[in-house]
Amino acid sequence: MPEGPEVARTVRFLNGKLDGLEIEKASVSWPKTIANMSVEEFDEKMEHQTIETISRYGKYLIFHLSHGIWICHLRMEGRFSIVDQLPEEPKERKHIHAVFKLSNHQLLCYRDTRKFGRMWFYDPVDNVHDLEALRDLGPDAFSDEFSGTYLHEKLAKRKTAIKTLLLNQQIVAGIGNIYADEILFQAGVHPLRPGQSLSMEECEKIANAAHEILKAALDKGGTTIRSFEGSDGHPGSFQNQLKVHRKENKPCPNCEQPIEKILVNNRSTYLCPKCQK
DNA sequence: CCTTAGACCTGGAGGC
DNA sequence: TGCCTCCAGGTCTAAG
Repeated sequence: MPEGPEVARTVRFLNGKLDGLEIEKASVSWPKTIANMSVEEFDEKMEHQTIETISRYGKYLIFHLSHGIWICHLRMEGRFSIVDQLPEEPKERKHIHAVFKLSNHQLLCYRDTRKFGRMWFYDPVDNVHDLEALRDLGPDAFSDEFSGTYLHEKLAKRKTAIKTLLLNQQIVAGIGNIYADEILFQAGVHPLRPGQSLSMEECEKIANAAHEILKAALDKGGTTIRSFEGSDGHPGSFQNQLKVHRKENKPCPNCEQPIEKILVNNRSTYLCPKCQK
């Protein structure tokens, strides 16, 4: 589901609602959700933790707790909501795989239709980037560290398609399938170009496009194509600004050429064959 | 190292 | 209505 902007929006919302609250009880019902220990151990570790603040790196949510670190990756469909009580209808309840009872008597619910999302608990550390869940990530796509110079150096020996490389979280963290298409369109770079074939100038265009598009998407509350909505229950609206993603056969906003759909590394990829060289 | 296919999951959409 | 196939904001693994 979410890429950097959607996760950033989730963090923004949760921070205002959860900081300072204690988790009185945790109950995870889909064991695979917890990536680095048993659910029993996780539930116990989470109990009586106070949520100090929530941050984000790439597509990961980082809950800074009074006695530990809780990390979540929503993958395709994970989402959080805060409710006064669990829904009555079984259909609504079916996809809630974790419930956290809060000290203000509300419930933090985690739902995840496809059950791909993952969570980690760690005891306190000095630097969260030493943690196994985060340590291999590249610079965050929103950051200045993700620059043309950085990208150019990183792509130097890579023959892999640039689209695939932008989706590689070890190179840059926070870009997913939708924004990769939009970024490459804005930069005028064909998604199949081998990484090592990109000039410094093209790398700069890509980094600049990434910064602009991700920020614009965050300002619009993210992209809602199918399942994503913020924890406040409202959809984002950046889908209305998409220029190529899921626009197969629609005219290119620059040149009217029909947008093409191809597969790159088994992911649907949309591009303008005339504007992207 | 690189690429590719398959796995993990479920449900919505479209074809017949 | 029902059945079937394909598809989905992600990532990991095995195999060639």
